[in-house]
Amino acid sequence: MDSLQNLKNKVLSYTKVDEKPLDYWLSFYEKIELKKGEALVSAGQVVIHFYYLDVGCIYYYKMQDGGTKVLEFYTEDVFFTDLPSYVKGAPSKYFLRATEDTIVYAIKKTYTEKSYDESHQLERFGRLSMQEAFIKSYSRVERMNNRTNEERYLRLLEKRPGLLQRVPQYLIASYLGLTPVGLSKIRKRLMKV
Amino acid sequence: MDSLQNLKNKVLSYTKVDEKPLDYWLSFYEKIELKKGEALVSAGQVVIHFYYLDVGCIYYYKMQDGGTKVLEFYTEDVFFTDLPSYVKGAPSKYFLRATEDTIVYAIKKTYTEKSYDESHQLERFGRLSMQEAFIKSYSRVERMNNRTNEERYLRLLEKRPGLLQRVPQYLIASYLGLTPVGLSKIRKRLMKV
DNA sequence: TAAACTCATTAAACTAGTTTAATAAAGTTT
DNA sequence: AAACTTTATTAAACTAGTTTAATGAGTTTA
Repeated sequence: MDSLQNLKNKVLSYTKVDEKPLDYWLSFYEKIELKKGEALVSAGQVVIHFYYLDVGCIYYYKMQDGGTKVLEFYTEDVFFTDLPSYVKGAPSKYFLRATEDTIVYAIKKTYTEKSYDESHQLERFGRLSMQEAFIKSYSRVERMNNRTNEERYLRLLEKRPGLLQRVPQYLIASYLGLTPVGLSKIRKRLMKV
Repeated sequence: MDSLQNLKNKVLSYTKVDEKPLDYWLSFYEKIELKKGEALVSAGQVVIHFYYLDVGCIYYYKMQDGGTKVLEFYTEDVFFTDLPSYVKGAPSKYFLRATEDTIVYAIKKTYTEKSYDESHQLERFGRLSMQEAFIKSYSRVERMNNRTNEERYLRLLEKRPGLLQRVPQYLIASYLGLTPVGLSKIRKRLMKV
């Protein structure tokens, strides 16, 4: 059962879940190891797993106008998937790709649904983790409208130290809604101060 | 029990909930009538209700740099609250204000928590509604990074027809992350085509 | 070791927004 | 109806980004 302990602790940080249903649910997880540059999900696939990132880094992006548009970076100790595809069972429009050697644990939707059916506590965990994800996403919407790109870049440096060391700058630029040239200009401006 | 039927139907559109726990939960709702321009929530208050908008329109905004920054417009048949304050029990940083005469139904957090404790089905409704809110918020994040303001304005017109008729244009501008002048320029540009 | 890539920076011309201020139009109040 | 207030447009000067293309610096591959 390997390093599911991290995952187990993560669940328990949201709400109390009894040992039995939690271990039952955890028993369905499978370990996936990705090499740097490898894709976990590609556009066109139907996503039927929910993932937990244990070690490494994965970026969530789409291809648009011939370029990659990054939506998110997932690093240690987070849950993620392509939710639109996972929920609707429709082909994904996105990619999930490792920026470095990465270990994730994956569980099939059917097993999670079964576990939620059988455990009210696990269902609550599901609700609370979604709630947290929604609040984070919404605060990002707010910042995108009301902060300058420079402020958002500085905040990223502060909130996710080390990310710029792990991930190429042009992906950071895309995440911030900028071109590589635009981000480079901002960095230059900040140097001078 | 008035027009709780709309609210009831809304819940049932997410998942099956037995009559008994659902009616129990609905029994705690209180009707609130707001006049145009009236605030439902003001910054500094701790938000202890979850709301359902039955009739009218409410905008969710914050004061920043001396101006109003609009995050969202809530119209008929949606759930809403200031979630950060509601979840943490901390003073709100936001306002919720009616742009026209509005009717909302409100339920106290303690009653929802009690109902969720007693009904796994209601807890599931809570999870699924949060999931939906998250997906919507995330697709907005994506559009903010990858679409022009002109595209986002046109999409708003298409997705929420009538909103521009109900709400002053400078609030729409703020919602789109623009100044009133900027939005006016975009509209002028679109006229010419 | 050299060749080939990948990635970040720079420059130059351009564009879509900003700010400030003035004007016009519409809605409210007296 | 007149006066006042609120909202939308326009203009002019400005700014923070864009695009395209060239250069440089590290990495990886042969």
